[in-house]
Parts: sequence; C-alpha cells; structure tokens
Amino acid sequence: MAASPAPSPQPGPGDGVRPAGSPPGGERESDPPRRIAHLDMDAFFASVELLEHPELRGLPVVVGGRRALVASRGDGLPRLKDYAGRGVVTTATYEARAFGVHSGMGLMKAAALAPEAILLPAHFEAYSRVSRAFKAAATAVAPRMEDRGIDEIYLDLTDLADDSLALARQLKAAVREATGLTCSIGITPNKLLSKLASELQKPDGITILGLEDIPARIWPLPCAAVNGIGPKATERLKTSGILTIGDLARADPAWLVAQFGPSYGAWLHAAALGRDDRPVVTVREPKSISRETTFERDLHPRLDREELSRILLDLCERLAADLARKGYRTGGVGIKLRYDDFTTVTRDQVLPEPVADAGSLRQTARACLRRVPLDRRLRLLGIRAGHLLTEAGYQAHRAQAGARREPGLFPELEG
DNA sequence: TCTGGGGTCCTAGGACCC
DNA sequence: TCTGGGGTCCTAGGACCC
Repeated sequence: MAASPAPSPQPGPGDGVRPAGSPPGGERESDPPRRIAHLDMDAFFASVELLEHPELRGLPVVVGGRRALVASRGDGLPRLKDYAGRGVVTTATYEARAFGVHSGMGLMKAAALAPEAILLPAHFEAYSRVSRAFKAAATAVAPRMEDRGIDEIYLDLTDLADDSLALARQLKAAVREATGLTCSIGITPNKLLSKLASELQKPDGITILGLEDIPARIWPLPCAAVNGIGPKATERLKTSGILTIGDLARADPAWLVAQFGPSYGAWLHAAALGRDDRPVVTVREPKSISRETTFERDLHPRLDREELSRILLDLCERLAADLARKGYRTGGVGIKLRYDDFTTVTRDQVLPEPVADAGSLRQTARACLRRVPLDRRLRLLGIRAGHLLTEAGYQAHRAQAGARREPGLFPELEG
C-alpha cells in the first residue's frame, strides 16, 4: 500500500477544510486561514554548476554520475555520449529537459536522447553551501521555515504583515541576492496546494492561489502532480480512468477507500479537494542516518568476499563519522542488500546498548548479513543507523540503566 | 542502452505483556 | 485444553520524496 504523507488527523465525513464562517458551536472552531509558501530552487544543482561555468549557459547540461567516471573521458568537456556506468541524472538544465531528459533517468538512457549534452559530476559540498545561503536569505524574510531537502522549503507567512505578492517578491530578491539563483514560489492556504502552485510557473515564477482557484488551476493537472501520488498509485488510478486531479475529486470517496484503504483512500479524496491541514514543521530530529553504495559491477558474496568486506568497512567508517559529526548514537543497526535482479532485502537488529563506533556497526552489520540469503550477485550494499539517541539522550539512558542495575557500585566507571 | 543516495512514513504479522 | 482484547515493540517490505 502506498504511503500517504502524513494524512494528518483523519478527515472524517463532512470534516476537512471548513468553509469560512462554519457554524458556531461546532466541535471545533474554524481554523484561521493560513498563508503557506512553497519555495523551490530552479534546476538547483545544474544552476549551481552554471555559476561556476557561465560559459555553459544556454546549453543542455546534465549533472550526475560519479566524479571519477565522469572526468575520466575526453579532453574537452565531457559529453553525455562518453559516459559508461550506472549513474542517473541528478538534475538537468531546462535546455536538456527539452530533449526528454529528467531526474532519476539512467545516464545511458539520457545519452541516447541528448548525446551532445554536457555531463558534469555532482559537487555536493557546493550545493550544501548554496542551500544554506538560500535558506538563510528566505528566513530573514519569513522566519518560520520547514526544511524539505536541499533545494526546497515551506514558509509560514500567516503572521506576516505584507501581502503575498510583496512577500514573494522579497523572497525571490533575497534568494537571488544571496546566491545569484532563481526560484519559484507558490503561496496558498496550505502546503499541498503551495507545492502544486510553485510548479505552475517554473522557472522563476510566482503563483498565488486561493481555494476558489482549485477547479480552474488544480483540477486539470495530472494526479501524479500531487505530492504523495507516485508511480504506483498513478497507474492504479489510470486503470480506473482517473487521470486528472479533477477526476479524482469527482471519484466516490467510498470507492477510493475500498480501492486504496481507509487511510490513503481518504487522503486521496481530501487531497483532490485541496484539503490539507499539516502544519509547517520548523524543527525535526533525524530518525535514521545511512550510507549505501552501488558497485561498479555486481559482486558475488563468496567470490568477491574481500572486496565486499572492504566496502562494508568503508561504509561503517563513513556512517560512524556521520554519527560523530552530528552527535548521535544508534540503538538499532540495519543493512540493505540489492541483488543483481534489483530485488532488495533489509535486516535490522536492535542493540542492547547504543553505539557509535565503526567496529560495533560492522559487527552488527555482519550479524544481520548472516540472516540473509547470499546466493546471488549483489549490486548494492547499505548500512543504516536507527533508534538515534543524542549525546544528552544517551547520558539519560545510561543514568537510567545504571540506576536499574547496581547503583553506585562502580561510580568511577560512570559518565 | 535499466534503474543513485539519502531519507520518511505506513502496513502488517508476531512476540510479549497485562 | 480456553478464551478475550488492548497496547507496544520488533522486523521486513514497500511507496514515495528530494
């Protein structure tokens, strides 16, 4: 079953977004109208690369692939047609998208569409730096910000004085001043609609919508435009003749629930009507930290045992470094394997004591590996740290555990 | 021309406890 | 020799997102 992005308090019958002036004395007071912005950087990674390579402006440029592989061919600028490997397109400029190239597409396939496009390796440090800069610029205008990844944010504008168009212009000016880059902004009463709105006039656009605009502006869009309706749900909806958000809005809610389950079915109905009361979440603790790698060639668990062992150690060391840098311990370690047929398995194990060092991670990963079939070649190995505990949380955990055992027996060994 | 790496959330069964 | 129901935790898989 498809996941629903926080369907929020289950919209009951007749509930959801209450019309302005809903009956007094109801169970809940009418929520105050909100103003939520979604700010999305335009072709972010590619645009950052163009800051470094202004001479490539106007050309089809694709960012993706591993640096060593990308850089190893040719003397001039690497072309997509020179690439051989398992990379995917991370971002493409609008000129490259005109050839049908899009994010997530295999680079080999992209090369068939746009062989002469420039291929640049990703520079994640640079993107992170620019990401911090645009977020700082945006929060200087609108402080209540929800981080949605490296290139997009939500902002709660509800309590700000200026009108929405003025705020959008201020945000775009601030982002451009700080980074030299353009973004697109949607402003509506909720996150769902704002996310849709910011896409409507990309790049460099501003789109402000009210609930009254839903039939004309939202309903003609394909279902897949909704954040939370992915490839599987799109396909299932299509087989029932539901192609647009408007089709979905007209579908019988009971039928949707029967087809997609109580949670997702109800959410689909609410989403099609533009109903969404999720708050802008300004602080969040991570739930897990992970590292994974796809091999350049498929590896056999026995024949390539040493190489796999080296790769596992490397992943554990990098994960341990991540934990140390971010100040977490993990109380549960998991592994992920992808076989040559692309099937994926995971194994998890909770730990009696939280750990953070590479050796403990590796030991637990090996225990997990013993529970998994190792009879065919692998293309990916990953390791994940869950049940995260901050250093403060860990001290509290230790104090509790210590109190439960022999209190004060070895005080010199305690924290 | 097969399909990266980092995440979140949901479901569902079984164990275990009350 | 049987019979509940609820609650939480653990585990595995999968959809989805950036």
